[in-house]
Amino acid sequence: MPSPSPSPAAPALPISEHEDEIIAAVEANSVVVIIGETGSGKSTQLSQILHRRGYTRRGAIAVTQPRRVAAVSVSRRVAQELDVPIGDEVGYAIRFEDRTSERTCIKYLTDGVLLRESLSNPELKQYSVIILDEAHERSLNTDILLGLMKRLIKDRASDLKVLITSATLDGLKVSRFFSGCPVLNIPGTLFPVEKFYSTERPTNYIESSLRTAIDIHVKESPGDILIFVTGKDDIDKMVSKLEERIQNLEEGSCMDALVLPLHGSLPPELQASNCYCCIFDLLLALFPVRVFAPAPPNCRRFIVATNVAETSLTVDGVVFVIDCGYVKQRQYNPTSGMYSLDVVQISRVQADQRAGRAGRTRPGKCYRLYPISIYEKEFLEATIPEIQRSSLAGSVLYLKSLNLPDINILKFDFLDPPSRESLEDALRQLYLIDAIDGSGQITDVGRIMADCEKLPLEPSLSRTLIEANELGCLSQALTVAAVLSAEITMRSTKSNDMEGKRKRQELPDGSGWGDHIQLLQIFECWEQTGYDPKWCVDHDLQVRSMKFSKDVRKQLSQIIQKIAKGPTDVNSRYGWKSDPDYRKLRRALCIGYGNQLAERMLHHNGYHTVGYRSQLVQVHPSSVLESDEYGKYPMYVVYHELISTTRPYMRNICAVERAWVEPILKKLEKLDINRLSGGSSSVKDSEPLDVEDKQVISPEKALDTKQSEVESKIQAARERYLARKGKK
DNA sequence: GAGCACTGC
Repeated sequence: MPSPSPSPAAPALPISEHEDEIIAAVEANSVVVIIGETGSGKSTQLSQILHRRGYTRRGAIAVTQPRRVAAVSVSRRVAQELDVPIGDEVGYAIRFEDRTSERTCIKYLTDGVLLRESLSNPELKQYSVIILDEAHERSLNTDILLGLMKRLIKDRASDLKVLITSATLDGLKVSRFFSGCPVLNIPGTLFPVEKFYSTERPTNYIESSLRTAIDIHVKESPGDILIFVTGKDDIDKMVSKLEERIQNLEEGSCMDALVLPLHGSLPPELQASNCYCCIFDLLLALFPVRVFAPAPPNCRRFIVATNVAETSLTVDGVVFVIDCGYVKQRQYNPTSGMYSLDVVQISRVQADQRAGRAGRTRPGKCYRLYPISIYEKEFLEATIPEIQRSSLAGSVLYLKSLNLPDINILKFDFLDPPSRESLEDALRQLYLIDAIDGSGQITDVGRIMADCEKLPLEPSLSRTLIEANELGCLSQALTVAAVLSAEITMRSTKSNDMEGKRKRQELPDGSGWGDHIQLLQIFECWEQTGYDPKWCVDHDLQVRSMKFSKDVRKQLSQIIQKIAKGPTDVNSRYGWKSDPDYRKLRRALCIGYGNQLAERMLHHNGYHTVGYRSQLVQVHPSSVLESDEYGKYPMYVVYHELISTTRPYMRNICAVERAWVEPILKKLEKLDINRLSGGSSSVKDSEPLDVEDKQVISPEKALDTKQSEVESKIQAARERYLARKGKK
């Protein structure tokens, strides 16, 4: 038996003093909002309180978490406090892992898992209480759950309790959303953090952070410094400059220093010491994920981090925080169908969250590299919720597949509704991949897809799998879907890394058909080695993401075998022997990605996207798509995503054929957004979709490319083509 | 010929 826990002393938690108040509110209301700051104990105690008071007699308590590690570590903690083995009365369910049993009455799960559960059981009858924890993070899934809960409490008014708990969520707003439900405030255990503001925005925030950090190091008492920057490049720059400046300090003038980078793509073994994958301090003693040796005594750590350190990872020992006031954020533009990754100002909630990182162990200090006027007047109150920054095709299909009565997607009750453009964009996408018909009704294919939505995939890929099953290339399509989900990446991407470049050149090249085919070939090669991690390293591939894609593939195979009516072949390998040009697979991809189709320009290698508001885009330079003997790319391609960086690019591309594209073009002509959204009653909203809409900007202008440049590019592509042929 | 914040099913 493991030694007993270092006596967590639950009574010391602020929430215990409010037990009667909480129970009274829950007794009298279907929905209660609980605002509890860090360290209030809400995540571990609320479920236990309700359990003690008999709420588990008629069903289990579900507690959602936005992150897997949180679901696991919090449930372990609760099991320990109740002195039961995990998986019995207390359990957790996350993707790939279900540690629950029939006896489980307190169940921690990720919000995504609860959404999946409600597909097979829309009323969620197994639960008497549903607690949405950390709702202030406003993940896409939490927001959908909030809308579903609002519907559910009407149907189950007598036997369901919903608790919405968070650190800083605007309680009044949520209360209004749930027709004036009560809001309880539970204090936290954070220490005060003193805030200092700059008089103006620095022109160079790296330099400014650097100076502040050195200043703290020289003048302040011991305590680690956490520096928030926006990305990996800035982290690397900061780390090397910090080391250099610390070296230059007079010897013996201050304590030793250790500079550590911290961002999401670091391999776990390199992450900063004493980083804990837990959400609050009680857990720290129990589940440390210690990666470095702890800092030696009389040594100050400088942790240069992205916003992983804001919520996902807690660094112990931080007393000083330096906050540049920016964050890198991915956003989706529903009108162009394009993603971009932009550096934007953080919100006040985020700024306070960052500051709070300094006050976990003792009173701290936060240096904000912006004036207080910017904090007060320019920063948004809260971060724009994910639902307003993402493509909603998957979520809309999910809601349609719930078969809820009287559901009108455009009028679904969201806490913060996504824009009309965004919902219409989702409907258009679903129409183009045959999930809904011209009047917005779910189709036969859509019904199968609704089933397939049990597959954790975006709609394009579920549609591809259905088609692949028909065409007899399911096994290959499963691999492609799995590998794309894992976003396998090269380990080093620096262009000056000759070693990495050489390794990558030894990888299969998609036989010229594009990136989906290459990914398939890479996975099949790895499979042939018996999933040898060394093979990944030898070919500059991240072992972690390769293993993840293997897990995903296994999961997808299991699910599809359960839901498919006819026979499925998930394991046939090396389909290229019978289909050397991957025609079946590419055809399935063409149908699945009918909403992400592009047509090449006649005279150069630029493409325009096919569909609503056509965009001018280019093949991403990392693509292995091959041009023909004249240096031209294929006339039609489908792409996995559009990403706007220095230019608008298509990423992950597959060559398709004209004959396969025709039906999609025909569908486009018939598309009428008013019918799709079921809004035929309103004349005012009608804005007929014309094919003319597509011609927005002239190709040459948009691509900003002179004719001569185009010619030289084609010439270069042609030379590469000939060189490749020569090599073969 | 470019570059990738963070989650999750």
